[in-house]
Amino acid sequence: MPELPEVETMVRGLESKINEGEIERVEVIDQKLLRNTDQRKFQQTMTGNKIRDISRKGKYLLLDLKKGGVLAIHPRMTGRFVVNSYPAETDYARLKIILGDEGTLVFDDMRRFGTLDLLPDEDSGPLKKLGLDPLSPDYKEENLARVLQSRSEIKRILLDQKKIAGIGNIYASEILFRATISPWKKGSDLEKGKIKKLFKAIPEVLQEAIEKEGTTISDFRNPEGDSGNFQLSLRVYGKEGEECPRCSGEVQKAKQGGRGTYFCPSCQGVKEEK
DNA sequence: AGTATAACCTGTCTGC
DNA sequence: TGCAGACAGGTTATAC
Repeated sequence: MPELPEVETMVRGLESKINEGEIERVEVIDQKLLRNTDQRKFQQTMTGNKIRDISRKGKYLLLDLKKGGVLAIHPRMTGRFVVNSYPAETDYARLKIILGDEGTLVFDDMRRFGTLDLLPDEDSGPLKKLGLDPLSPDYKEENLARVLQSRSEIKRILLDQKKIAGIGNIYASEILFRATISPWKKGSDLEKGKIKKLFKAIPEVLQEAIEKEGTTISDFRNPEGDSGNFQLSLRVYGKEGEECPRCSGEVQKAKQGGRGTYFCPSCQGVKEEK
């Protein structure tokens, strides 16, 4: 579920609710969550520690621990954080971090795809494989142009976290619509002008979605339990059969890499029936 | 090298 | 109403 804007919304929500309180204890409800981490070591590291900082890298949410170490949590499809929840709000709790006075931080994840890694720092483990962050100072047109040098279809490149970190299936379609590029165009076939449009469209779409506090199709909630609002601004994702907001053509849906891709054939220059 | 498919899970929706 | 099958915001392994 969560892509970059949703994870960023989660980070901001947690920042406003979590101070630097001491972790009393942690409850691991779903053992599978710790598949990459030793249970004992996890308990020892967490107990008595403090959350110094909350941040994001790609789609990972990072809890920086005061006594060293970083918890890197990837929410995958249905992972989310809830603070001081009522039991009904966390039917699928996999981990509870009990912070005493500040309450309890719950990681809730219906489909149980989410992952947790206890890492020495923010440049190790799965984090070091992440590509360009579209909202970081490293995001420059020349860097984007470099990762686009591939025979892969552009939508696949946008979804490849090793190339660009944070874009998922909703925003990939929205970005390509905004940049008027066919999802099936090969990266290395993109003209200079299209690269420029794409370079602009990526952070614009993501930033607007952050301002609307993410997209809620069905599951996504911020740590207070609220839905996002960007679903009201989607222009092609989930709009199959509707009129294109730009050219009055018809939005279509097709499969690409086993996933739904939404596009306007006439303004994005998609020729064949996909 | 690039693409397709299945797998990991649980829930929801659609069509017969 | 029931039930099988498809599908869902993500990622990874394996097979052409």
